[in-house]
Amino acid sequence: MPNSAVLAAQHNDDTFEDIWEELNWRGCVQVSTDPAELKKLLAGDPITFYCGFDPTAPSLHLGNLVQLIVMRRLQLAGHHPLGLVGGSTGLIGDPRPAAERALNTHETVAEWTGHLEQQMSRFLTKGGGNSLRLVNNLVWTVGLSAIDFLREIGKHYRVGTMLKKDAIATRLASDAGISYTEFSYQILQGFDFLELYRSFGCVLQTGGSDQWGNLTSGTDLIHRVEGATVHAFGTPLITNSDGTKFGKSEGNAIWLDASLCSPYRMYQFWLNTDDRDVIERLKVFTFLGRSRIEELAIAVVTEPFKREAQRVLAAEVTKLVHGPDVTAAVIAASRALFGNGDPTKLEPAAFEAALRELPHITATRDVSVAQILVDVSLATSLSDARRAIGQGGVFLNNVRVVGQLASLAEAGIEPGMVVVRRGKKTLAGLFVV
RNA sequence: GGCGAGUUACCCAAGCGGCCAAAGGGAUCUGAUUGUAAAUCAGCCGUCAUCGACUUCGGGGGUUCGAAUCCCUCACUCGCCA
Repeated sequence: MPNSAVLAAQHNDDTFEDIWEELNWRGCVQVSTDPAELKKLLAGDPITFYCGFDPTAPSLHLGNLVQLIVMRRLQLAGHHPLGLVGGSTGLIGDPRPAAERALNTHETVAEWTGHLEQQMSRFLTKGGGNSLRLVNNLVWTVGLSAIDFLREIGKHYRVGTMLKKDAIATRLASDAGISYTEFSYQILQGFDFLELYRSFGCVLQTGGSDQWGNLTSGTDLIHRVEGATVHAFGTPLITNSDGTKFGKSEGNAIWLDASLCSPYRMYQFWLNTDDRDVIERLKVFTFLGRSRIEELAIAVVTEPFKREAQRVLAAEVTKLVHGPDVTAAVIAASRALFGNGDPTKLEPAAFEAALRELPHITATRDVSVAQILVDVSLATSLSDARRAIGQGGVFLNNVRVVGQLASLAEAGIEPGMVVVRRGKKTLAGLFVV
């Protein structure tokens, strides 16, 4: 679902001296090789840069969205983006802090690689002078023998340096240890940068600050092999003020793929952003200009209950990821279904449209309320569902369910449309026949 | 290769023959308050179910009336020494 209209409307804020200043204002730069040089480089003639994504899941998620947006901002500034998918690095896995990754099969990684390529293409423009170009590191590693790899690349790496990288040191200090496979990851990523430098003249790599060791692996390698100075910068890890992890909802990642995370959920996720975080999010995740964001910052202070900043943020990001039409639908659904009024009083067509934005099922009247909660994924098990009902946390058409009812009929539900709610804000649709 | 330590529920972590479905903390979830916010307080927090039953403490095997707890074995991890 290309949303070319959304892409076409994006632009950088020209009140900044240059893109580097804007990126810094937006809080997109945590670490960099050389800020003064990067400023010059990015303000000058177009350069080629790259950012990579490993296929370790079937879809990209909100953490990756930061990178995609940074890429887009650089593209808007006239630079040439290379979108790399880690067809080979995805087979190895970069070291996570806590534990070793389980290896995925070649088939799985290949399938996910395809998904990521498609997703990347939705956030950057193709065609024109600085079109997005997709590259896959499997292309230059698949034919490389272990011996050649060790002779030509490995020789440039000092184990002492490799051990000092945070990602490695953390794992060595943990009780999980680290395999040789994951230990080698940084070399592969360094090799990618070298390869792209040689074939495309790529002189900048961007990524998350947690990738810093891998980013500098490339700049160091190029310096050693080619004698050239190239650059990298890392975006900060996005954190929530309440100490929880950003980008998770009920413990699950927020995926960019609509089949893994519905647009409705995406919208609700952003709508629930903490007051303390919302301005920072607007800066990072939207293309709104500085003056508009400053306006919203004032609104957060003076009229927090209106949640204008959250509404704008949710609408902007949902539009960016899923397009304007879908966004309009989920906003309408949210507006219709929230509040404590009787939803059956709604316009039937509007009510139905709203329910269809939610996870929804069809059921007969003889099914128990607890079973309905499980079927519609509002509860993980019957026990969980009964618990929720027992705690007074389940509502059918905004009427609290009291007691463990054996059937919908017993709950007084007639055939028709029902909004099932768990807690204050988790909704599902139910069509009773 | 040798020696030592370890593997407990989503995560961290106690337990070291029965009182263990398993302390404590965090996360999630629910209620109150509220702005579909935060903070706070309270509750819940293996599964199925009416009391109650069933499965769980790395895998497998054993001892015992009875094991997360003892023994054997396999796998994995960490540390020290070679």
